[in-house]
Amino acid sequence: MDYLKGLNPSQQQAVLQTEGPVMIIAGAGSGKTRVITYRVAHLVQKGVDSFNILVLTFTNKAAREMRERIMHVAGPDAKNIWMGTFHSVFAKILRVEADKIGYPSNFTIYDTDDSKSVLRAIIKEMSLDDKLYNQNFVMSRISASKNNLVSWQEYQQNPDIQADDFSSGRGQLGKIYENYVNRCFRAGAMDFDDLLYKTNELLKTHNDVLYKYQNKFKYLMVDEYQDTNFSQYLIVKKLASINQNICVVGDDAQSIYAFRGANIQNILNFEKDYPDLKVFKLEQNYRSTQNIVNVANSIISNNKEQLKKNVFSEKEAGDKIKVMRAFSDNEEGKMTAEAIFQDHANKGMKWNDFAILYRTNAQSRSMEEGLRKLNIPYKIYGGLSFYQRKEIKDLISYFRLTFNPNDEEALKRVINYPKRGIGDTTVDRIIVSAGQNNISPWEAIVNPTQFLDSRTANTVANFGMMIQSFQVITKTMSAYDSALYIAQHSGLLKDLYEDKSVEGLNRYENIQELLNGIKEFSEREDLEEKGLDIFMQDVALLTNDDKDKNKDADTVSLMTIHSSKGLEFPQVFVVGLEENLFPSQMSLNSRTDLEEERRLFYVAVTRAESKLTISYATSRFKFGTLINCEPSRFLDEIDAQYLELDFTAKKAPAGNPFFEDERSAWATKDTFSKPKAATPATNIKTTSILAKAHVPTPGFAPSDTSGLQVGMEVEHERFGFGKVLTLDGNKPDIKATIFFKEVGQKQLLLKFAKLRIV
DNA sequence: CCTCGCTTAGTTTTT
DNA sequence: CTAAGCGAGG
Repeated sequence: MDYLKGLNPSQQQAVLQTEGPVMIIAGAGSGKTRVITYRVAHLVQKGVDSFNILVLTFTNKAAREMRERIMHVAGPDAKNIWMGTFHSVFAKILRVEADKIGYPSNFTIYDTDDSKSVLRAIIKEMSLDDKLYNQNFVMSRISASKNNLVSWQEYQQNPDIQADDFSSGRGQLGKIYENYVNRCFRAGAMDFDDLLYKTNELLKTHNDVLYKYQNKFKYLMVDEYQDTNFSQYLIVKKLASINQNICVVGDDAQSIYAFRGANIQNILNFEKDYPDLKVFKLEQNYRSTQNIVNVANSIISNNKEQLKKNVFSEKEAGDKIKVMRAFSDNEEGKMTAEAIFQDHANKGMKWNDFAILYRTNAQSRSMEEGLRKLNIPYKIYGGLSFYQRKEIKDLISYFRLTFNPNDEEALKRVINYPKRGIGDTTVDRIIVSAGQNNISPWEAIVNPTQFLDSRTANTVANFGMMIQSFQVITKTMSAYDSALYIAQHSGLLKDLYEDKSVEGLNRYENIQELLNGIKEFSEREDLEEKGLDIFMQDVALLTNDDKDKNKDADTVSLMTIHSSKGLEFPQVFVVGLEENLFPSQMSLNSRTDLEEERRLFYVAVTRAESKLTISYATSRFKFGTLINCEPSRFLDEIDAQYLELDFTAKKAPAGNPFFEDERSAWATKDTFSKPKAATPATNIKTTSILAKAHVPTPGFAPSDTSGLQVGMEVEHERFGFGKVLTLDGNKPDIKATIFFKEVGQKQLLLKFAKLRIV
């Protein structure tokens, strides 16, 4: 019981209360992971069979780290604990019980791209307007329905939903939903939401199965409970209903996944489901300085809906929170990089003491640029997953098709890649005739003569035979040998090898990397079965961080705030605090959405241990055009006593139309800090934004160009200085060819161009 | 059937 | 600006 000594009283109580329903409200940095770890370890040491414990998390990473820590405390017994994400745990169960709900146990898991592709095909087949029935919109609609356990039948029968759809002119949504479900079923595929939806279905329709798992999982723990949706909520509730040994851990202030169906009410109402619930609050923050905790509190206090708690820190007050202003996104990146560079040099900090957090992935670019210029090593987390890259998905689609030939999305992906002369027309014909004859596309492919002319039929049959040969070899060969065989014999490896462009090389390397990963899997000693089919079972649920080679490399971390949840860093930079970016434009319509953004900001701020820097830019590129930005309302919400404004950013040069309307409300706060005087334009280093957009000389005004002559020097608002090479055409359509120093030769119509004769 | 070039939409976050 | 989808010509 030594491990209890390192815990404070409320942490200890939470660990020791192993029986009955328990809710742990864990403020940011309050040692939540420690409590879960010790609680599970405690269960094991008390003699609970580790096979009877289920721990659910939201990321694979969290699960893996927790398992390691638990093994550390509780010993090797802990390896039998069921621990994983909701999706992976229930996918595993669904594979075992698949036949009970009419699925093959080797069902494919469709990722979001696959699902959207199915929807696109359906919308097209139904000849619906793809703007009205935007695939993202339809997808989120279906997803929301599934997450709330609304079947397509209920969807079509529910008068409110129908009224809603019809009034917006989208009366076909129910039908799309129906087609989508049937299509996935036919393909032997489940999407992410199905993994939860079908689990509910299974537990609802098969009492014996429910009973089996209720008895298996005598102790349940759910991490990040505030992020569960209704579907997840119900699974947990059902599983726990006999033994009632359910412990949920969460922080309502950190609920940031409502956009994908998470229901904050699950935690707010937990008490109603379990009247004899024991609640423990962990309020002492061990992570951050008082200033950081206070700022976080002042942010979250603007939210109406929350459980009461009083998060405090007993660490030193610490530095004030620094606020930086930049005049462009690139300048923001540069300032951030410089700040990191200086503290690295002067305070002897390591690169991995720093993290840069942003709202959207797109913001990483300007940060990267800034870091690269100073040769600061960095690593971007998240973003496009390794498994979402085209070449990886291509190869994996071959695997998928091998094990589940009904997988239509995999089929469409690889039937003509590499090119083998089976075009869209043929594919359409196969799918349509298969539908008409009530057989699967795969059956049509194996026996194509009755649907296609003899030449195409032959090509298609060859493709079918190739896949069949894959099916044979995977039965005997190891995962790695099978994978390599398929990569070679499908022609994919050759196709990539022949592409000698930089990207092609990259793609080839990625395939190598995937193959190496499979090789490692083949050589694992803790697994009994390690065929390629086993490897494939949860590949759809893997994310980037599952394959990190040099984890402890000393690099600055860049990631979205969402993916930073659960992490901590000595120094954190939260960038892009601007209206319409953070809070996001999408969130401005409703209070609940805005409150979620605010919780997101709270999460960002509470990642910092000792120093926090917040920044915003007054202009930034969006869709290739420069837009003006206003500082975020969240900045105004912070109690100013904790802030230190550092506006050393060089002000934009006077007369620049892009930067003129710098804003007001925030600018007034300048009074309690002394912003440095605006630096003259000549001191501005050429950043890429300035290289792209010329800064006109102060007082720029277009001249009357009626007397313009070849050879004259002119200035253009955006293109800069140039020399007139030719003048063609007649008034008023005179066209001038001008060579600009910065951007090269351009042709301009004089009646439109704003030129100043120098 | 394939390739190229044009148009268009999109940036909120992820299992 | 970029990626993806779509249509026309080869």
